[in-house]
Amino acid sequence: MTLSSPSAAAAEPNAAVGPGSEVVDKTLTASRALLGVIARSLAPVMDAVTLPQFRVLVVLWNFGPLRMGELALRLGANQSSFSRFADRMVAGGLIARSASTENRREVIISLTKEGSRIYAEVTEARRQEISEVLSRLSGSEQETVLAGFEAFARAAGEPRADETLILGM
Amino acid sequence: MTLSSPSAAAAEPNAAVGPGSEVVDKTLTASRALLGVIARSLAPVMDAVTLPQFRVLVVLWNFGPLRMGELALRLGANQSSFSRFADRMVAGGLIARSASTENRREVIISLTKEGSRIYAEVTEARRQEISEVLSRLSGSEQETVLAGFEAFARAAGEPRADETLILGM
DNA sequence: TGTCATGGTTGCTATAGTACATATATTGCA
DNA sequence: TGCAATATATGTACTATAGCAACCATGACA
Repeated sequence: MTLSSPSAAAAEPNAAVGPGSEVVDKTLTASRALLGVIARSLAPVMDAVTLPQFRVLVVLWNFGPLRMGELALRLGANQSSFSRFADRMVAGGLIARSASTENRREVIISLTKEGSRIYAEVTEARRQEISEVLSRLSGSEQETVLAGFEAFARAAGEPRADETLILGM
Repeated sequence: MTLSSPSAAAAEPNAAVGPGSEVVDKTLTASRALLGVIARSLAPVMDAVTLPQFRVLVVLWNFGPLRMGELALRLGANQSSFSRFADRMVAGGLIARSASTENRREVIISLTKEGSRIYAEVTEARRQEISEVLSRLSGSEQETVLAGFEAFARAAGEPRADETLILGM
């Protein structure tokens, strides 16, 4: 059974997609492959940073320095839990506490050089690995991948931050 | 810059793919989307099972009942650590210990009904969610996704079990 | 039968993460 | 000034994961 005999697709786009269909299977397979890519990109830094800690690096990279409470909120963590969590990351040289200039009770958390380096290392490894995988494909196949991923990402939308948090990412 | 001007692609398929190219970007975006799907499928069971524990369910589902040592090996865990890890899962009703019929020192671990149910629940949710995402696309777009994911999965290959382990999956 | 190998458990220890309640410092405002 | 609100840190406690070493039970084999 093909997914879209042109006529059927035009009449009812969704009819052919069910939890057991071929596209779903292929998507699941590809998602395993991508999970592998993500995992491999993370592996080299896992001795310096835990998964939940890496997530902090991601958030700080994307939003810049944040107050403790703000950061805890974004990570869905209890403030008091996060304080000690931060202790460990400071001890590990990944983040730094600094006093806010405008309000002396606030504590600003920012990435250290080392924290940034680790984030960049993972991102770079991920890009490297993906480009290596893609280089095994011909130019037209790469076009195919591009179009497919583009369509899927558009339909799926960006995951909410608190969702990927479940995976520690 | 397009990835494959037909002539260039024919001459040197890999030339256009670099860590900064558009396909790589789209792939990363799609991988985030898929991560979201995976995370959401896991969320409902996270009160009954931890991520490392879920991985045990996956292994047992795929390989069937295994000896303690064999299972520990596949999970990259220390045997003694795994023994207590198993204690918790037994207490949680997810797996069962049973004596081997042929060798009285061996202990066989198998999925309980509840363990199987949880695994199935996650898998089903994942398929459901993917099919829901895909249903937002037209039939021809679904074809595009199918082709793209198929090509990518083929180029990437299945991840090694010990790799996805990093993510607790 | 004695010895060694194999499979698993237990004692001990350590770390990460998490939460609740409480303490402390600071700020804003009446 | 004094009190309430805000921002963070600490006391305490619990769970999950993890490793090493020692230990017990069983099996294999000389």
